Amino acid sequence: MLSKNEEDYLKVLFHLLTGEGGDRAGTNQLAQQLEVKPASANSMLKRLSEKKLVEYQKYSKPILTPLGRATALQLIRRHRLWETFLFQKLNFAWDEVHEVAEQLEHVQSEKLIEQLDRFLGYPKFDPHGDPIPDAQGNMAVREYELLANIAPGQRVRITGMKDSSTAFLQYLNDLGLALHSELLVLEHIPFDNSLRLALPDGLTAQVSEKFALHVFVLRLD
Amino acid sequence: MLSKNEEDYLKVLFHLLTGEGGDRAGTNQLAQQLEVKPASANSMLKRLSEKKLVEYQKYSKPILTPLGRATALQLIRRHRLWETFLFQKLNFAWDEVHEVAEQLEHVQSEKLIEQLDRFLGYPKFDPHGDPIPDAQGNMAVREYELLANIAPGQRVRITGMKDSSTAFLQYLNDLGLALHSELLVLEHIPFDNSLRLALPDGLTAQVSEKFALHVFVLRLD
DNA sequence: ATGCCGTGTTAGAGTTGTCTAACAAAAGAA
DNA sequence: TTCTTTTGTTAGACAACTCTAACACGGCAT
Repeated sequence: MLSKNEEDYLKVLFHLLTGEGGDRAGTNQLAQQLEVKPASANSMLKRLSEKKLVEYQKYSKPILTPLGRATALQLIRRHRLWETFLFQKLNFAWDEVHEVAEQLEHVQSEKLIEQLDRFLGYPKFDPHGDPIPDAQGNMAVREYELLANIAPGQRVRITGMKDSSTAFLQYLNDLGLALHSELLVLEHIPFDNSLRLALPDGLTAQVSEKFALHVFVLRLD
Repeated sequence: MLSKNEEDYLKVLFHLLTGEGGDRAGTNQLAQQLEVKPASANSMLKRLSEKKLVEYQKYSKPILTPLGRATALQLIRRHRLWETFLFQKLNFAWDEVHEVAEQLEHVQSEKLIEQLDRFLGYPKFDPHGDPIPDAQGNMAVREYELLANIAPGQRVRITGMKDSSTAFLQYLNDLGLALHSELLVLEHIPFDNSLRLALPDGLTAQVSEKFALHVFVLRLD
């Protein structure tokens, strides 16, 4: 049985190792993500190593053992199921779900998660478009392209967000955009790589390259 | 913000002080309920006293402050709402809900609880028949009589259980009884105060006085 | 190769909560 | 009242974290 803190470290470690820059998973990165000091992260790495969740020897980069990876995937499963529940059933806005799911994911009960999954109709994606692992840890791969790479004239549907920060989600909200929104790329401005978009409500908006690099889309033909 | 442990102590203290033998709320009782040693309960009482949740001076019985009582009622609200959710929506048996609710009740989010309440249709009673406090801490009083006091010939409906131990709930289950079950008292055996009952399934059963003292019922006329 | 600087590690202390063991107070019995 | 038993309290230690401060390693530039 893992403590809440051990679970938190494990999950962050998984995300650091799985995200593109898989080499950025050092003591400092870990500490920064968890908002603790490097010394704390270091001693937790030792503890997770003793519990066979992480392979770690000092001054080297940690990696997850198969057990560690499987455990992390279950945590991600719980987190995303709870997010889906909060969004679909309890009227939470999609930028409010994360914080509460962060607490709910630590509740220990196999049956709870399996029944929650059933209750929600075995969803494949959470409200941010991230795939939900099944009980075996398998998850769908999201079909995606970055909005930044779409040519003018192309119609697309939003399938996910790379960034789930509140600021980003709020901005999306303000634009009237959400998961599954459809939009049309009108123009690509070469000077700063910003885009002009036709929004669902009929209005147009201009968004920065940075924005467009954080939105995943599917081409509609 | 209270820790999980502080919340647990507070809740047990409330139940000890509110249950009939309100004087049985000493250090030892508290420790026994929480499965810790008296020394631990003692130091927690001091901490709760510093936080103005409990009035306590050494060698005297602790009592809850108004703040402590209000806080405990919110915990009970959360617990009973989660029990109701697990029972109604997630197919949990009523003797399985307690343990998981015990974890869920510590999740901190006003909105979560208010939305859960709405989602469940503002239930007044949990699956054991215990009343659910509202956001202000008010709760319905259950109309009840003990099954042990019902005269033969009287038809009654089960409205609650005094004991929520797994053993007791399992026994009820085995008899085919649950909250809202209706039954008829057939005979009262004076020798040991046991009762013969007509059960919903048409069968009869004989139950001990001890059993009958743990079931709350409403007379049906 | 040498030195520097960022990354990583250790030692030692604080907090929350647990325990055991010893002691003090209150309550009940004689 | 006095003795005994129960109940409650304290001191000191340990575990799971956290931190600060000091130190070790390793990569990079000169």
